[in-house]
Amino acid sequence: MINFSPRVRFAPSPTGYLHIGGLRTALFNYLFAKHNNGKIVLRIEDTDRNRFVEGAVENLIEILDWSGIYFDEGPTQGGDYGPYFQSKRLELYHSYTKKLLDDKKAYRCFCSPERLKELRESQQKQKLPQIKYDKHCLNLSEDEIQNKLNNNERYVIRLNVQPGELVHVNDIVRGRVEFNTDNIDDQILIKSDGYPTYHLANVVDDHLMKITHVIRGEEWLSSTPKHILLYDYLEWEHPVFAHLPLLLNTDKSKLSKRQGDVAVEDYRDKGYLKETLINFVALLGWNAGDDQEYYDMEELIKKFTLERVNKSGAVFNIEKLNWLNGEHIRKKTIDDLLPELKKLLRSSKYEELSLTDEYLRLVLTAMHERITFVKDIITNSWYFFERPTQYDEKTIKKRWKNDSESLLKQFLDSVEGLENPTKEDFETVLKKVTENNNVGLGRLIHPLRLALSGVGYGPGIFDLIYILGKEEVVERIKKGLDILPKLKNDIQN
RNA sequence: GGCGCGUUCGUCUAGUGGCUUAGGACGCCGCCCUCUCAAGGCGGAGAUCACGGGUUCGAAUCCCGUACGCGCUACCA
Repeated sequence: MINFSPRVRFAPSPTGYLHIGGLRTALFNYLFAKHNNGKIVLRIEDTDRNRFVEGAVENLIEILDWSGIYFDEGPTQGGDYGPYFQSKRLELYHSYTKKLLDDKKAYRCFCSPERLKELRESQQKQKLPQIKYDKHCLNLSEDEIQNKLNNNERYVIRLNVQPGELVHVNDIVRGRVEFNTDNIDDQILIKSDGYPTYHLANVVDDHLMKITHVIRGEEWLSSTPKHILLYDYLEWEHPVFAHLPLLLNTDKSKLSKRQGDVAVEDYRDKGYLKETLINFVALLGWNAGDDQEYYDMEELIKKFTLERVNKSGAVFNIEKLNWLNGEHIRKKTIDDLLPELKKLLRSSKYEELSLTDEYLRLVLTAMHERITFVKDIITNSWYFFERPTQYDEKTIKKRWKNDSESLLKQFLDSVEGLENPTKEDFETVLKKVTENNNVGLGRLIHPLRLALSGVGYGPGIFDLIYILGKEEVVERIKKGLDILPKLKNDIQN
């Protein structure tokens, strides 16, 4: 535990969805803040007007909220350091740019995109070690600048990086990382549309919002020296940095849209629990040092420290994610799962069915240990919602014997004589039939399951019978008796 | 190309100089449980700790080099 109250931020740009890597970054910020009794702020980095996406911010906030990552300050809850949209903080950036300009730490650049492009290409052709701006506009005289300004020429503002110096970052996860300013370009701070670039905005905001720890993805490590320079030129103390390892595709490249789902909402829509996603993503790049794999948010908060974050990238492995979802589903109660099942049923082909909560609870209880997703109940145990219309061939072949028809008939007769049977009544009757015929239980159970469900797998037979109920069981046996002997015959010929 | 970061079973990882014949998890295989399928339990295969040099009595662990991978290299974030 650090001995002061830290302030961290999650600063996504509203691209339309929350990237799973973004969720991990948000989570690590959240865990760090909560573990240390600090505050976490949500700040929207919407400085790229070309990338404006309608509704993106609302969607971002909604999915973050769904995930269980709650912010102390941000667009919805407000706070003392707002506004929390960078697009609403333009004057702030300009006032600090003015100071930079006055101190000659930044300068106006009137170069056209065309000249920049040519410059880059010629540097490339000359095989220069690094490609960067040639400080051409730094040599403009005051008069020239004034002239261009009066002519309303478009310009950007660049950071005036002093070459030949060493800048270092003390990164919590990577240790000391050094950079030579010879390799650092005169970064554009203000674009010609008057909006700041990420580099300027994030430094100004982090300072003004009193951010103590910048926890972000490794893709930012290379531009951190620019940020350090900015803090130095503005004479501000810099925050502590922690660059998180990247989340990777199976081919080890940065997790991207092209190779599968990357949006948190994709996973949510597929039926992953938020608990699963949080648990899984926490273990990608972090480990408490023990063998624990199952976590809830509370435990994560208790155990999380930045010092135990790994350095190397982690492949996002769906197999393990699936297993974890099963684990979290098994930890849920039936009543936790019920609303989700009802929701899924409403949007399935069984939407017209009027099923009681009591019935669904029984189904849920029977299937609880057998599913990875709640939706598996509908896809794997559809026989709870409709009579079998076809019967699995392999199971018929394996389970339908010469005496199956006779045994099933006897069972049917006995069941029809039962009044308000309990699960035990069914069991007694079934045992009686097998005893009378001097055969093992399985001899009747398997054909019965086939008749009731059409498949060879599923919950215990007595649960199945009990859930379906006497009337339905009778109907299904009759139907099975009608069809199964014929099917068996067809298969054999 | 330049700069930076990384490299332990297929994957996620434990390991911070002797406790390691490198431990766990997912997945895979087998056995047990059992009316089936799961769940659960037990066991197995699977890593010359990227490679090469050092340092040390002793290295996955420290140092150097090489290779490979990845990231950044935009008036994107």
